[in-house]
Parts: sequence; C-alpha cells; structure tokens
Amino acid sequence: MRSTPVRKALLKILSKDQAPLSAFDILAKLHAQKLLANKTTVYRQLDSLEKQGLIHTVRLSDRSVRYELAGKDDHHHHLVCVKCNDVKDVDFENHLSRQEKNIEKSKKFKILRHSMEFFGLCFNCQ
Amino acid sequence: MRSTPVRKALLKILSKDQAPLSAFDILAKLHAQKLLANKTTVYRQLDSLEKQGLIHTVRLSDRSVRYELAGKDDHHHHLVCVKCNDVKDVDFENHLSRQEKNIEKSKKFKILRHSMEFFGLCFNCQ
DNA sequence: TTTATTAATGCAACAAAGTTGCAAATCATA
DNA sequence: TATGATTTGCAACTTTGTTGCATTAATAAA
Repeated sequence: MRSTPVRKALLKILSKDQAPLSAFDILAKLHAQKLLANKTTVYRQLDSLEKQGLIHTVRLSDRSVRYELAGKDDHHHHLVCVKCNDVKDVDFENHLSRQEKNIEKSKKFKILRHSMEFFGLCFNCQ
Repeated sequence: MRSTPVRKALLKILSKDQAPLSAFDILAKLHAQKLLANKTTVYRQLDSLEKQGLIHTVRLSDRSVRYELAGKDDHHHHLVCVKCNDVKDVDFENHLSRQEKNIEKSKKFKILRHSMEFFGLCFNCQ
C-alpha cells in the first residue's frame, strides 16, 4: 500500500462525509478539487481500501453502490431518501439476531449476513 | 394489453417457479421452449406486467433484479443463497412496523417502503 | 542521492444489464 | 378482412464497472 495523492484525497473525502458516497460522487469531488483521477483508479483504490478493511461497500437494493469509512459502529442499516438520494445510517439490530435464529431453524438456511434498508423521504424532502 | 405468445409464456414461467427469476433466467427459459424472444421484448413485457400489478420486481442488494408473480402474501423478504443463487421467500413483518414508527419519529424520516434480505447458505449448499 | 523494484495510474477496449428509436409484424375488434 | 393500435426485433446507446497493457511514480536499498 502506497500513500498516493488519490488514495489520500479519497480517504479524506470519505472521512468528511457522513453519508456513504457513490464512485461517481467521489470522482466528482476529486475533480472539484482539481485532482483529475481516472475512474479506473478510483475503482481500484476503493477495492484496495475495502480489502484493507478501511472502508465498507454499501450495496443498496435500489442498485446504487456506495462507500463509507469503516470503523465506528460497523453494522448498521440505511435510510435512503427517494427524492434527494441522501443516505443516513440507522441502528436496528434489536430483534434481528433472535429472529435470525428462528429463520435458520425453520428454513434450514445458514445466514451469513443481512441487509436492510428503509426507503422514504428525509426531513428536507417531506 | 394483448395476449401475445411471449406474454403468455412469461406468465406461465413465473407461475411455475416459486423463486423470483432474473430477466436472464426468463430469457433462457423462453429459448429453452423454442420461443426466441428478444431481450427488449422481455424487459418491456416485465415492465408492463409490473405496471398492471401482475408481477413484482425484487431488487436485491447483491444488485440482482428478479421478478415474481404478484398475488399471494405480497410483502415478504428473501433468503438468498450466496452459492447457488437460489432465492426463497421468508415472512418477517413481526416487529418491523412498530420499529419503523420509532425510526420515523427519532430520525424525522418518512418511510415509504423497506427492503430486507438474508444472504447465506441454503440447505443444499451448507 | 541515485537506482531498482514494485505498486499505482491512465487509456482504450470490453462487459453486463438495461433502455430507446424506429420500422415491421401482429393482435383484436368492428 | 380491413383498420389501427400494440408488440416486437434490431441496432445503437447508456451506465457502472472491469481488464490488459504500457507508463509513471513511490519507496527501500545502495
């Protein structure tokens, strides 16, 4: 792992933003600060950062893929505004693990991970 | 709405299969029964059937999009096998609506719909 | 400081999953 | 069966990534 300008800028961008960003968002932000990186480079850096465990890839069921800094409260879910596309974190582990055990038994399905998203309108868009 | 060969075959395929099928799956099944429909046609029929409320589009967070017949127990979630890609339905509304109300209040976010998937290993793949 | 090594980058081409415009074929109903 | 609106197929295009390959740049060693 080398510390290159793109890598540094990318981590800085992700650490400033609380909402997970798409590759396109990130590319735009890089260009906005006059760092004209190629999209291939951005994708490769995101891959590499993910493998290092520094970021997490968030795949939403609206088919958007976003990236967020790893670290804090690592497992959480998302509130996605269908109007402005803003994404916020939300904690929701409460009953899930217990219910997952029920599912595993009744469906004979070994759960490795889950994904849960709430789509709706954020405060500003209501 | 006209009753064309593609439309009829498509509905028949979806009614036979309990797991939601991808557009590619459907196209393959059509070709298997010597109905050489174009992918554009399949996508347009799926669109039209969705608008008529006859089928539902299932967008999973692994970025796959699948289609299933509408009707029965319309709101449910999915168990997705990460090995064989089989998808099964699972009911899980229990605590969700109550918790959604909490989220709406505390996050000032109006929830319109949610999506939940469990990824893991089905019985055959364990 | 210079050099060597290896990773990072840019470019162009490719890929998967759809979407769109348009002309041709087909369904249905009068 | 003639008419007119729907469907269909084809080709081209779009989006979001991915890959190969030659070039450039970061870092560690000399």
